Amino acid sequence: MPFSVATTAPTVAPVPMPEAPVIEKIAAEKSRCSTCSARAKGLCAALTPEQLPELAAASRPGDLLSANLVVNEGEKAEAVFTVVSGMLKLYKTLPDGRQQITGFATVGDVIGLAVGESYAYTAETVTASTVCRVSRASLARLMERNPAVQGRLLAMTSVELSAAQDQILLLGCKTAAERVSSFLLASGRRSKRLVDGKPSVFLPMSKVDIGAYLGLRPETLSRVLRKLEDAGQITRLSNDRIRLDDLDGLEASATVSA
Amino acid sequence: MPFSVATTAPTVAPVPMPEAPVIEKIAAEKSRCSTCSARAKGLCAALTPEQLPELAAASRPGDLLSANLVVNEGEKAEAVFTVVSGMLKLYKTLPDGRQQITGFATVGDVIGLAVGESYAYTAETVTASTVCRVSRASLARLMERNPAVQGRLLAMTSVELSAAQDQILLLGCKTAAERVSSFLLASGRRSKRLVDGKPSVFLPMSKVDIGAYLGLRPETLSRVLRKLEDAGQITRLSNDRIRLDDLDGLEASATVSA
DNA sequence: CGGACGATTGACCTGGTTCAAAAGCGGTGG
DNA sequence: CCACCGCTTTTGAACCAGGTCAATCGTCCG
Repeated sequence: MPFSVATTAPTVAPVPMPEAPVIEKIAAEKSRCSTCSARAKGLCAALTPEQLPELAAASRPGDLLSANLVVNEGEKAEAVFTVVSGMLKLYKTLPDGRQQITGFATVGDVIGLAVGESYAYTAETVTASTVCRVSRASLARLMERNPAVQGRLLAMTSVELSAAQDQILLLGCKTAAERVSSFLLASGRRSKRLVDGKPSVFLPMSKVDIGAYLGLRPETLSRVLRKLEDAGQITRLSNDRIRLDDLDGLEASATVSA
Repeated sequence: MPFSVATTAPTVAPVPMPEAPVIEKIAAEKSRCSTCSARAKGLCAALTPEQLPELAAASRPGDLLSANLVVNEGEKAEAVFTVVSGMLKLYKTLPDGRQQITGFATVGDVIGLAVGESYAYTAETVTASTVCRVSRASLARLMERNPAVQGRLLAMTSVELSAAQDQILLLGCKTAAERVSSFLLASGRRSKRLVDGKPSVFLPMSKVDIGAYLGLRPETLSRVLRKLEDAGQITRLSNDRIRLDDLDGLEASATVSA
């Protein structure tokens, strides 16, 4: 059982029992989605305010600590999950244990969309996270009742496909330095947090994980980061935050063999 | 203009002009899709027989020799194409000329689905091919009028995404021998043609292309094929056909480091 | 304070690339 | 029909980017 609900979450409110706290709970439950941090993202963005109660009824949020599995490669795909907060890594495992991280998921991303019967990858929390569960059946019902959801799903899948193809390009062609620079720039494009007027990226995952994403050993990653730092292109502010000091320089390292 | 129509293909049949040959042409035009070799595949499979005339009106087939571009990375995405026959390679190019093939497309595959404004990759014929053009606007109209098309598109994109993630695993983790074996097995799973009772695969693309797909130089590919042949796992029947003699052996080479 | 684990650095090794050359193998024209 | 030409494929030998192994250094936590 890779998923557990640690917060308030009555499965189905019993019909009688008209006590004040319960009513409040139900009301809070109904409006939950409207104040969710993923409200404007992912699948939820496809729904109008009026449809939110329906979504709230179909979904169930849950909190997880780090290093917890949300979906497991090969297991029967019974639900999808929207990331509400935190970060997860998605990876595939070879029989002998080698792992390849295919992506990281953050708020708004949907996890566990499966082509066939079972999940194609494992999703594990990198930091403490909140994910919102929607059963496949509910999703199907939601889609059927609201075509915009299907459209949104198609758009999201297409974006993911495009990202996957970029990653194929990275893994198939690029050198270690190019991979790391590309990764930093792509991360920087997403997180807009500035430090001293320069963009910076938050990397809560371990260096091993970043390496497993870029097809590199952590040692190699470490060496490349050192070179980039020595070249004045980045500054390591802490173990999990890097400031990008020279975007043009990084851009150059990202494609031209240097 | 990367696309040209080499066969019979009146753009829009003029309204008057009731002459016998023209009428025949229009009739043939209307039923074109029903006898198409891609009829049961790709997007076309989502349509009922009654809807085929609409599809025929919206689409335009064209023949191409090998080494022709169908869509070009970065160009404005104005249409999608269904492969009717032949084979194409899809690739991305780095500024310095390095190319990574992200996939090969055969009958039924749809090419040119774009996330944003422009194509994300280049599609070039590997063999003489026939592709069927549908403008983005027509596709949108088709989708809107028939929700099944959108569902089909989602399913196809999901399958492609899954394949892309498998390729990421291959490029990120596997050794040269593992990549080649995996590729042969995957190809064998598709083409069911037997030679002497053993499965065989048809590989019309050049060794350079196969290498560019697997993240290997052609020299490396050649060496690995030699080893597989010496190990009795494959036989090279001709330059473009390989017989798979030992599926179990290949399966072993595909994952266990050997 | 001690122990454990992740990150870093150094030294060495190797799988795959690179460079160079030979061998196939269509295609073309005499 | 065969000789020639240009291209892809194959093979050989040397090289190198990144992997591997091992030691050290932080840093967090009990």
